[in-house]
Amino acid sequence: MLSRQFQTLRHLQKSTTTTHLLQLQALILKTALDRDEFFISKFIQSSSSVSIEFTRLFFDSLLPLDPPPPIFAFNTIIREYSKSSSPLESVKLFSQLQRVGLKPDKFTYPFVLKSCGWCSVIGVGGAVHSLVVKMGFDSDRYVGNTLLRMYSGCGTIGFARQVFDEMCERDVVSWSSMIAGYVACNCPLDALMVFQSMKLVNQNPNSVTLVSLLSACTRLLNIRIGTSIHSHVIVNNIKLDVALGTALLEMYSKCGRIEVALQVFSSLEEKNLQSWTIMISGVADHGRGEDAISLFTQMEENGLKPDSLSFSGILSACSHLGLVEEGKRYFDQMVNTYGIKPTMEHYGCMIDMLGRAGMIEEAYRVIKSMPMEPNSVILRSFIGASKNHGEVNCLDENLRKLLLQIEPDLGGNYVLAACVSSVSENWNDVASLRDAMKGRRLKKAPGCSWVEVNSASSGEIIQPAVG
DNA sequence: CTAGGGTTAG
Repeated sequence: MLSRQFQTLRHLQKSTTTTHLLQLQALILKTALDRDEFFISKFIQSSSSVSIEFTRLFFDSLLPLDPPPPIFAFNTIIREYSKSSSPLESVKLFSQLQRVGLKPDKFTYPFVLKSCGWCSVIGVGGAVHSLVVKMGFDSDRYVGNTLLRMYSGCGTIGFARQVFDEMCERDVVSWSSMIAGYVACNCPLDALMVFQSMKLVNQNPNSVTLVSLLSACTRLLNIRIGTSIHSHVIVNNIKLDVALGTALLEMYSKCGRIEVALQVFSSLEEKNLQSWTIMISGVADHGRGEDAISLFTQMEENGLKPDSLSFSGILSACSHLGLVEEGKRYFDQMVNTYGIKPTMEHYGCMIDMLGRAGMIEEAYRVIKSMPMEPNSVILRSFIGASKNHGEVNCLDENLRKLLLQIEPDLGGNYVLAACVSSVSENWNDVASLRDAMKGRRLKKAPGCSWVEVNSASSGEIIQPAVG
C-alpha cells in the first residue's frame, strides 16, 4: 500500500494538466486510496498547486462518504484556499465541515482567520472569533496571533489591540504583528510605543520586528531612531537579509541620507526587485537621474523584471532631470514590452515631464488619452506648466474647473485657477475669490507633535518622547 | 506517518 501511495504521489509531481489529474483520480478510486487519510491530505496539498479547482472537485467527491473526510483533509484544503486567489472559499468550507458534524481544531482557526483578514471580512472574522472563545482555543498562541492579524488586516486596529492586550502570553510574533499593524494603519508612533513596552518586558526584537520598526522610522522621517536600529543590528550581529537591508536602505534614503542608503545597498548579498526599486526611487528623489537610469539598467541586466513601481521610480527620475526622450522610451517599454497598465502616477510623471519641458500640447494629449479622470496633482502640474510657458490662452477651461471641483478645500488651487483664468472672468477679484471659498475649511500642513530624545548609546534602540 | 502565526516601496 505504501509503495502505491508513493508512486501515485510521484505521478502527481509530474502532472501539469487537469487531464493528468483526472487520470490520477481514477487511479485513486480504483485503489481505494480515497480512504487513506494521510494520502488525501498529501494529494490535496500537491494538486492544488496545479489546479485548486480540480482539487475542490476531488474533495467534493469525498464529501458524501461515510465517514466524512477527516478534519486534517478539511484543514489542508482550507489552508490551500487561504493562499489562493479566492480565500473566501475557505470560509465556506469552514461552515461546511461543521455541517457534516466535524469540529474545527486548533489548526483550522489560523487558516480560516488568515482568509478573513485577507478578504477584510470583519463580520465573518468576528463570528469565527466568538467561536474561538466558545471552544476555548483563544489560549493557543497561533490562534491568538492570527486573530490579531485578522483584525489589523480588516483595518480595525483597535480590535487588534484588544486581542493583543487580552492575550495571556505574548511571543515575539505577537509583538511584531502588533507593531506591523500600527505601521500598516499609518500610526507609526503607536508602533514605537508598543516597542517601548516590548523592551520593558524584556522581549527581544528579531529581524522581522526591526523591519517594521524601520518602516515606522521611515514614515516619521526619524533618522535618529532609525540609526539606533542600524547600530543594534551591527552590535548584535543580526544578519542583513533582503527584507531588513531593504527596510534599512529605504529609511536612510527617505530621511535624506542617500549616500548611506547606497552603501547599505551595495553591501547587500541578495537584492530583490524591491531593493532595486527603492534604491532607484531614492536616487531619483535626490535629483540623481543618471544614477537612477544606470541602476535601472543594472537591475535589468541582473535578470529582474521591473514592475509598475519600478517604472514609477525611473519615470520620476526622467521627469526631474528633464529627460523627455528617455521618459517616453521607458513609458513605451513599460506598456509594450512588459505589458504593465499605466497608473495615475505614471501618467503624472509623463505630464509633469512634458509640462516642464514646455511641451504643453503633448502633455494635454496625454491627459486626454488617460482612461481615468486626472487627479489634482496632475491638474496642478499641467495648469502650472501652462502658466509658466505662457500658454494660458488655449488652456482647457474644463480642467481648471475640474481641479476646483475635485479638491475644493485646497487654497492654493484657487490661486492657481485665478492665475490662469481669462481677465473677463472675475477670479482675479479678491471679493469673488473669497466668495468662492466661503464655507471651505482649508487644509493645514501636518505638523510633528513629538520631540526626540537624545541618547544614542550604540546598540540601544532609542525611543521618541511623546509631547 | 502530516499542518499553523509576524517583515520591505504608495
